[in-house]
Amino acid sequence: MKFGLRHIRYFIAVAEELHFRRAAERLGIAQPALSRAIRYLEKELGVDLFVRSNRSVAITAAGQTFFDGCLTIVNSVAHVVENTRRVNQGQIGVLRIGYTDTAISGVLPGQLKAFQDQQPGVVLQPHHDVTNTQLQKLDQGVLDFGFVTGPINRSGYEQCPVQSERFVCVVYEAHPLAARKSIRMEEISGEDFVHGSSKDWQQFYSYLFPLCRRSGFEPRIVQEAYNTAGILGLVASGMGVTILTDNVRNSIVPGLVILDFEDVDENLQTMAVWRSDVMSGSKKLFVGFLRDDPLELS
Amino acid sequence: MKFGLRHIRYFIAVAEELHFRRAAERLGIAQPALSRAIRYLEKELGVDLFVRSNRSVAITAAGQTFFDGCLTIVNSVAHVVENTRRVNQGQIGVLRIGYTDTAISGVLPGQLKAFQDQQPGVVLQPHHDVTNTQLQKLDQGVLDFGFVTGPINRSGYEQCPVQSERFVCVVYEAHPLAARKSIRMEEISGEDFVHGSSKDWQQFYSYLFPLCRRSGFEPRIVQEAYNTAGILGLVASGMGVTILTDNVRNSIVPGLVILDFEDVDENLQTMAVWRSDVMSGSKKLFVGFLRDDPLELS
DNA sequence: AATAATTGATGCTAAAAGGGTATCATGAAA
DNA sequence: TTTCATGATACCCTTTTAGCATCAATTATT
Repeated sequence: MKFGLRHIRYFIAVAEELHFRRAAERLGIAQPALSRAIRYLEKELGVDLFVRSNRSVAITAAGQTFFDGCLTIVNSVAHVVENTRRVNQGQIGVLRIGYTDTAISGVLPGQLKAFQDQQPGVVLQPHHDVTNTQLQKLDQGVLDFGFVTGPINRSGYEQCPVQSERFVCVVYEAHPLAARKSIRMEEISGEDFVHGSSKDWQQFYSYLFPLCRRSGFEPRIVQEAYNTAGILGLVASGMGVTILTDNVRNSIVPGLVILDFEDVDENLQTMAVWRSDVMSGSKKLFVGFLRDDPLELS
Repeated sequence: MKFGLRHIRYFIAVAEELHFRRAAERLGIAQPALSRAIRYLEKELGVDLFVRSNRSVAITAAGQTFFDGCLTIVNSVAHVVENTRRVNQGQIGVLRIGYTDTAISGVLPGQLKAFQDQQPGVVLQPHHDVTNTQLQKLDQGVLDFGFVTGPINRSGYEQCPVQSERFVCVVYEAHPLAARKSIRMEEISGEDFVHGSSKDWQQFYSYLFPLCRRSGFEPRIVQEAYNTAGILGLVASGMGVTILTDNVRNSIVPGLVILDFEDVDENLQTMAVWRSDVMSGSKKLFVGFLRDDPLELS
């Protein structure tokens, strides 16, 4: 098969017009060139595609078969080109996105939905993982984006803040502080603390512990849970108090009271992070989206 | 889209090797030519298909999409070429075949089956029609082959004998001649005859009437039916006798007796006929089959 | 650190493919 | 018969494509 798409396009024109001169006109070439191209095609195939009497052109059965195939081929080519361009521009693609407990209970769902609305051709694959696991998967190329806690400091990565939440104290209704609207950090220095497992909540602790130390105490953790819901459950049952972020207000559990801190100005940052080297079209689009979207403060 | 199949083949080689020199080797061209061809392709598409660092080549997401598409395209092309060649050689195709009552009750079914076994890719479309209708449809190009009664005499047509049957006389059991094995034509000159409708059985009559006249009588037709089964039914009910061909022995009806003629040597010829101008591959194959196949005498 | 080796890109030239104009041969229509 | 329209052919020019030598950049080796 030494013919090209050109021959196929020429052949289609002749097959549709059944007239070499008109077909040549349509193609914007001279008639002899077309005649030769078709002859060449027939020679290559070893098949007579047309029966030319001097006054008319008829297509053979084999020619008809070839014609049908040619239509599917040019369609196929156009389709492939179109798709390739769309993938290049990111309108089609897959984004594997990691998220933390904190991220998913905040603005992330809304952001993903907003992006999905803008780019319906991009498939978003969310993966629930803690910050460290997400960073590992980004290294391995298993994730395209991470939504993690705290600014990270790695070469070859870029990041962008997506969420900033105040810390709050969560106590059970019967607790002495439950009547208050807001408290100071030092007031809970003596409390029993419920919190996330030290391994998975490492990044959160790296925020929290310095805050406690600044107020002069080390939190005494008496119970650990594996996720936010678990922590809130333990607090509600009177095991102790906990420090979480503002967005626990989105998931109200009866029996709990949420108190602001008067003396804590630092917020928990959730960052979108991604490798700056590999940049698919969809990834570029998502980065643009993250940067254009104004930071929503909770 | 100004690129050709050549670019696609080149691209596939590079995408599979991820190495320009090796890909060029595989294609049997020099490396610079390949580099330029791919660059051209990328420019035409407006898409980077590969990321070339000086030491390695990686395919982009868009490139991967294009690659997948390219595989389907070259497959499609190969498939279309293959099919076209097969149609050209007649291994694939449609043959519209007309047949008469007489033909279908004789050797035709066996012949069609034999051809079908040789050429399983050819679709045979049988159409039941009397001789005249078949000839009309052949003129219109609606049929490719006719299996008709008697040699025909038309310019632009070819024909080939496929069946030759002796005439027989069919009488009911109670008939005086029923005890005989064979008779002479003149013995039934006074009988009542049952036969096919004069319009549709015209060709048969053109055989039969001269035979009767040669024996000195004109058959007195008292009842007409539209097909062989109808005729036999009327004979069995004692309406009269009829003259048919030998192959009525294939469809035995109780109450009937079949008698050979002692003095009739002429046979009823069934001919395959076709237009000699339009010759598709399948048609050529079928003609070859008809000519090679020895004439089966019943 | 210096050198060798390998990779894809570039510049130049030759060959091949493709196209245009004029013209021919043929069969249908007038 | 003449005229007309059609596809094929001949000849020449343009564009495309390939090959060769070489470059620039990076990696591997010493």
